[in-house]
Amino acid sequence: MRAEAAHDILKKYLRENRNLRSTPERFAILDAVLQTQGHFDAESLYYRLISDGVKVSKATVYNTLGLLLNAGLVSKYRFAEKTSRYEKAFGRPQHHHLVCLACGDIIEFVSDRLERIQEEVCGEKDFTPQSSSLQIFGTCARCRKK
Amino acid sequence: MRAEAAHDILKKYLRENRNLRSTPERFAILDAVLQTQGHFDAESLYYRLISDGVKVSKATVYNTLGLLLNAGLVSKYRFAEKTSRYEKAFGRPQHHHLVCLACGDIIEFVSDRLERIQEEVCGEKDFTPQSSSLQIFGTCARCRKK
DNA sequence: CTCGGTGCAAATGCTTTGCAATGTC
DNA sequence: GACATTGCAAAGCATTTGCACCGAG
Repeated sequence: MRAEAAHDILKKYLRENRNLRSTPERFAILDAVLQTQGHFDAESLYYRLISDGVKVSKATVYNTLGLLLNAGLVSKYRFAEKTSRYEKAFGRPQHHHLVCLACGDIIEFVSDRLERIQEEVCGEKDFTPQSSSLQIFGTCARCRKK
Repeated sequence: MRAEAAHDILKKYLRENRNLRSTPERFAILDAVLQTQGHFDAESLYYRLISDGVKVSKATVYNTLGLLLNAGLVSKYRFAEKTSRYEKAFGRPQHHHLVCLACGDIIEFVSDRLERIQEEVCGEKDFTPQSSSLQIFGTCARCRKK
């Protein structure tokens, strides 16, 4: 996944939603997101930007994450905690999560059959899906053995 | 679903977790939960209790909802909003949600095959499931036609 | 030059907490 | 009696907002 391609998607999104402007902050935040692995929250992303010498405010981070969400470049989740968690969505397959309630660890999985069931349900209910999130809460192998 | 049966489950839960006491507030809150249909949030449950003449504080409502969650008598969800939503879990089948991002409406659905896929995934990953929540976000038929 | 965007700090709103009084066991 | 639970109000905390300045188009 090249940063340029993601930049183009954001530019296109901004262009198509007239009056949205291309600012250096927005692209700096996008770059920081692209460097992440796994999940992150707004606060830690903010601190990473600051420590990398990028001058942004928390307000702009929250704002821009919302923008990236609409542009389809990040996904947003709420697991058990009060903090919202994000992850880059660009170039990653649709996937779901096993959340360990003991250690907080998150295991990802992909299932074609799950995707198919979702399509069927949406068809039956005449619902147009945009995104989805299956979270299975429980205990991971390591914690169970403790 | 009889209130008594739910009371018994709560009593059993309290008994099995030593030092937890049976208080009138806890049972009053459980009764209020049993009277709900669909989803509710802590605040609205609190106001309903108050207007029914039950003397409780918000703190106790939040506290007790946590207890009922652990006892398996309610489920807790976080959809798109910042407020947590609950629903009674007693005597209801496991089900999932289509969340309309336009009107906030929530459509429930049940799928045996989905349950089976979850079991399979948990087996593969050596994960012990406790609860799960599939949310499909999108647009409902009514909003799409507007 | 026009407005949308930014940074700050203050505001918001859900949820939790501290503490004295209360009631269960 | 001991100590878990309650009620109240205050504290917490993630997120949003108001507003003056800044800068993209």
